[in-house]
Amino acid sequence: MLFAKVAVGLPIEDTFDYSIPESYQNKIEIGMRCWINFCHRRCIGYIVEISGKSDISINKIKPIISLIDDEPILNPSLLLLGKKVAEYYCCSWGEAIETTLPEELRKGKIISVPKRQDQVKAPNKFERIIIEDREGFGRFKVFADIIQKTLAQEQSVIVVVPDTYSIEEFKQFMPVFLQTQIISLYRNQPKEIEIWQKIYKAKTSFVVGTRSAIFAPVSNLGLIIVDQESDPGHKQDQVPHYHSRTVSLMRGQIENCKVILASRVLSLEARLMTKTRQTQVEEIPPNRLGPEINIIDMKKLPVVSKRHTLIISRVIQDEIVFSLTQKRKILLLIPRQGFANSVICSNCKQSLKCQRCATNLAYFLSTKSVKCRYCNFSQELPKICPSCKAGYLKLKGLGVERVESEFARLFPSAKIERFNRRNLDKCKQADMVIAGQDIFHFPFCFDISICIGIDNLFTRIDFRAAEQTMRLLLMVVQSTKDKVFIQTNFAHYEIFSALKEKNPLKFYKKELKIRRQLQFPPLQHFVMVKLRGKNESKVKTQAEKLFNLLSQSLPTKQVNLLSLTAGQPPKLRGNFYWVILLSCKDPIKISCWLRKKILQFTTSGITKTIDVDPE
DNA sequence: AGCACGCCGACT
DNA sequence: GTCGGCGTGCTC
Repeated sequence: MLFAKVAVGLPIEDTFDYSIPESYQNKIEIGMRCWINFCHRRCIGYIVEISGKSDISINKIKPIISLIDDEPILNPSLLLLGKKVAEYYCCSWGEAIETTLPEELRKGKIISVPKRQDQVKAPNKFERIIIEDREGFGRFKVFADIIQKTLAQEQSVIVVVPDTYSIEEFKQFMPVFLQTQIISLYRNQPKEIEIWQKIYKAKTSFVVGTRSAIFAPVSNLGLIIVDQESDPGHKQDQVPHYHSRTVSLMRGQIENCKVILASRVLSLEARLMTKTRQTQVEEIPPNRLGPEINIIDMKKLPVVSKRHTLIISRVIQDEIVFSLTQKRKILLLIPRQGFANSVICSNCKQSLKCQRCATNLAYFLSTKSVKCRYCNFSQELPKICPSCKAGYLKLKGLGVERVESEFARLFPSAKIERFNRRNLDKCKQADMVIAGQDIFHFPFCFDISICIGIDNLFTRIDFRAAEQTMRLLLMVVQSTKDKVFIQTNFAHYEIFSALKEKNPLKFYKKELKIRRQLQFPPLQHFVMVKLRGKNESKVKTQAEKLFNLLSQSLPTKQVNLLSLTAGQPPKLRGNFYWVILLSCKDPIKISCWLRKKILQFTTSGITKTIDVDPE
C-alpha cells in the first residue's frame, strides 16, 4: 500500500494522506497535481510526499481520484520554497504552493512538461549583493554585465521589478543582444501558461517580471535581481502577503545563487543588511553635482487673503516664469489625486463620506464626480449637503487636477502636460510636467522640480511615513539638474535639513536609531492580525477576545503583543476592521503558534488574515 | 475556505 | 409539529 501526503490550497494547517491506486503507483511523483475528494468536494491536491505508511486510520483514508500531471510541475526547490514561504508568512503549504502557480494551473488545466533532467550546475554559493544607484540608472550597466556572465555559464536569471511598466523600462536598459533573450512574466498576462511552460522547458532562461516572477520555474538558477527593492509594489496584497525581497533571499539560499537587491534609494531593510559582513555593498555615485535644494516654509509666507490661499509661493512662481523664458524643463510634483481631497458643508461642517467606507470622498473635476479612493465608489457631486440639506458644499485640499487648472491660468503660454503612463512622448516635449509619484517609473530628467502637497505624506501615523517621503524626495533630487523647491508647513523637520545638507545618511542613521529604540522594523518584524466583519461591535469584541487569548499564551519572551486598534480606515467596503499588532525577531517563531491560535479561534461572520512585515 | 450538523425561534 | 436562521467544527 502506498500513500501520498497532499497539500491543499485552503487555510488549513496539515497535509492529508491519500491512498494511491494501483494504476498510478509507478507513475506518481512528488510535485504532481492530483484530483482528490476533500471535505465533500472535488479539489486539487499537491503531492508533497510519498510513503509506504500512514498514521491515519485506514478507514478514513480515501484514494486519489486521478493524477493531473505526467511529470511534476513543481520541482523540489520550488516545493521547498513554498514551504518556507508558508512558514514565514503564516499560511498553509498548499496556499503558498498555489501562489507560485499561474491561475489556470491552480484550476487544473493540463499542460505537458518534459521530464526534468538532473541539473548540472557549476558550483555556486548563496551571495547577497546590495546596490544603491544614486546616479539613477547606472545600475543597469552593472546588471547587464553580471547577467551576461551568468547566462554564459548556462545559468538562469530572474529579475523582479515592482510593476509591469518597469518590465519594459528594464528591457530598454539592456543591450540588444540581451534584450532579445528576455522573457516577460507577470500574472494573468496573455499566453501566461505557454510562457510558463516555455520557461519550465528551457535549460536556461532570462526572466523579467513582477513579484510573482520570483517563483518562475527556471532551471539552473544562477542570479536573482530585485530591482527598486524599496518600491511598495514588491509586496503582495493578498494572502500570503509576501515580499519579493524576502522571497528572493529564501530562494537564493535554497538554490545557492547570487541575489542582488538594488534601488535608487534603498529601503531601511536593505540598509540594515549592508551593515553585516556577509553582504557585498556597491554604491553607484551620482555623476554630477546635485541640484540646489530650497525648502519653502509656508508658515513664514504672508497670508494673502483667507479666501485665496496660495497654491505656490511667490518665490516659486517667479522661478517658474524665469525658467519658462529660459526654456528649462519643469516638474511639478503633487502626490494627490483628483481636484479636491474632501468636500465639506459650509453650514454643518460635515464632509461627504463614502457609504461603504469610513473615508472622505474626493472630488474629481474630469468626471465632475466624487469618488472614494479606497473602494472606487463614485457618484455625482450633490448640489446641497446631504446631511443638513442646508448650506453649500466647499471643496477642500488641493489635488493634481486643481493644480493643473490653476497653472494653466497662471502660465497661459506654457506647454503644460499632466503625466500619465500613456503620454510619455507629449511629456518629453512639454515645458512643464505635472505628476504624482508614478513619474519615477520612467527615466525623466528635469531642470527645475517643485514639490507641493507633500505634508500629509510624512505626517501620517505610519512608522514608515518619514522613510517613504525621504525616498520620494531623494528620487526628485536625483532626477533634477538645477534646482529643487519643496513647499511645506513643517520646514523644521529633520528630513528637510538632511536633504538641504545633501546628507541623506544622516537621516537614515537617525531613522534606524529611532527604529532600534522602539524595536520597530527592520530590527524586529511586525506581524499584523486583521479581523474583519459586517457587525461593528462584534468585530471589536472578538478582536478584544483574541487579543486577550494571545496575551495569555505568548510562546516566548521574543514575541511581543503590541497593540489592538481599529483599522485604518476603520471601515472599508462595508466591513469593519480591527487590528492586532505583534512583533518578534523571527516570524517563523511566531507563525506556527499564531496559526494554531487563530485556527482554534473561529467565529462566524468574522474573517481573519495575517500579514507578516506589513507595509 | 466551504459545508454539514445541530440547536433555537417563528409559523402554516 | 417543521422550516430555516446562523454558530461550531471538520476536512485524510
